Amino acid sequence: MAPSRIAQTALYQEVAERLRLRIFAHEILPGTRIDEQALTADYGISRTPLREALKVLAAEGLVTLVPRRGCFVTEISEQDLDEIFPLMALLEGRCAFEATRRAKAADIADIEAIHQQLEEFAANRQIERFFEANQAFHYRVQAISGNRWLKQVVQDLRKVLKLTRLFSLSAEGRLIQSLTEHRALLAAIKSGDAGLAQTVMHDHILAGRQAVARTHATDES
Amino acid sequence: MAPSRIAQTALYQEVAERLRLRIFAHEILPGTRIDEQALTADYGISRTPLREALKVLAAEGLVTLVPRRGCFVTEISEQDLDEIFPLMALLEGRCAFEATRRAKAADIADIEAIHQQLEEFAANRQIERFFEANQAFHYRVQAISGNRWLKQVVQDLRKVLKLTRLFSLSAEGRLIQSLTEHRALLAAIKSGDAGLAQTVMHDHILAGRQAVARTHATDES
DNA sequence: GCGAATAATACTGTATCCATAATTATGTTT
DNA sequence: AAACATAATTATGGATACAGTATTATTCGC
Repeated sequence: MAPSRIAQTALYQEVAERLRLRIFAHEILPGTRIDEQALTADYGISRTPLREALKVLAAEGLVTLVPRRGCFVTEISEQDLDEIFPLMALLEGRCAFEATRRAKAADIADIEAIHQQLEEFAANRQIERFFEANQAFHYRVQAISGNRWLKQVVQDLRKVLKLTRLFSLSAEGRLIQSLTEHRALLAAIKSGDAGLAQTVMHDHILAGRQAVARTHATDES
Repeated sequence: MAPSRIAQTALYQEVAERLRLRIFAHEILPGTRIDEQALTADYGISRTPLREALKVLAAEGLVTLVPRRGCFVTEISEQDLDEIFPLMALLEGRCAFEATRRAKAADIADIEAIHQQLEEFAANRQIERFFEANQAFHYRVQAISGNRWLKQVVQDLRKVLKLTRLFSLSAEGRLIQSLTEHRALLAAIKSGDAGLAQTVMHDHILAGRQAVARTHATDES
């Protein structure tokens, strides 16, 4: 059997991914209307795959489809943040709990390597890369937890959080604190204390909410 | 501002809903391929809105889109159930917790009325209606919890659970036990003991997993 | 001059059409 | 007779065309 290439991605998937990146990069701001015709001209495609891509993004909550009115990038309110962060704290706490119980030696080595990157990027004040390594760390913990559905839900919610411009901005002022929390998290996982890992992760996420709130206050003034 | 008719549903939404109902009714079994052309002929529509509807269902996890191969109703494995139920227990537990803290007198009256229906349908062995009232009860608790995102996540996961034929089958043998658990749940919420409500709901969901497992065992033999 | 109504324009929603890839059937060869 | 290869048919993916509605602009009336 020839190693058939596994599921060549369809055009609408590529378009969805490109739009995701543009939305996450805040190139298209929340509240903005997405002009189908303009995008088809921009990407050099027809409206069919674009519209299908928008349906996918709508299901993810990144855009809102208003019948006969068009497609708008979802706006996240302060209340949404107050609802999503505690939920994320609950879910990622569970991830940490399960990951701690299931982690093999190789898994520990993995997240330790990622944590080492965090230490370096923090020391060198490489905020962007720190942000990425941070995501990789959380992603890895979710994977180790071994619950596909838990991972999926967490990642979907994280996508929504990334809509907030303040979310990425807030990372900067929180670099040292975040690093400290990650040290405690890694220690908890390595010690095998699942309950502790859960608590540390939970509080780590909630601290993220506080940082966004502070950034918001600074931003407004 | 005239009371503009609020978002007349687009055709793809109606089609998505009709397909959802057919899938939940196990009229289209998991693993089955969905023939686009046959459905367009059946519904008397063109392929465009149907394809958009399928993208939506795919995002919900009800169907799986394989590029160049077609669309298949998602098959849920035993492992999926082992992953989803504990997650639901965690989330619905949180719903019960928050709902207990936030419930006003009118909310209590609401769920008490729904519970009363449960009692009646159980007494009359009206399984189908019991199943519906049960859903309404959980739905109401989620609404009272006041967290839109929590509610959304729980409802998305429940949709996936409804793919399982055993899920509805298992309800029958569990009628009495389920009713007993609901009595305890209602009592906990009315007493205002959020922690207790959380625990009771958590265990109630996990008991549902056990029932599915038992049904599965019976089904196999 | 301002407001309301009507017309024109533009964009969303749906249908049809074409191309490409996958599957199935038939024929040939071993 | 069975297996493999090739050809034909069918269905999916993408593009284009058409219809209906919403928005905006212009004109008419007050």
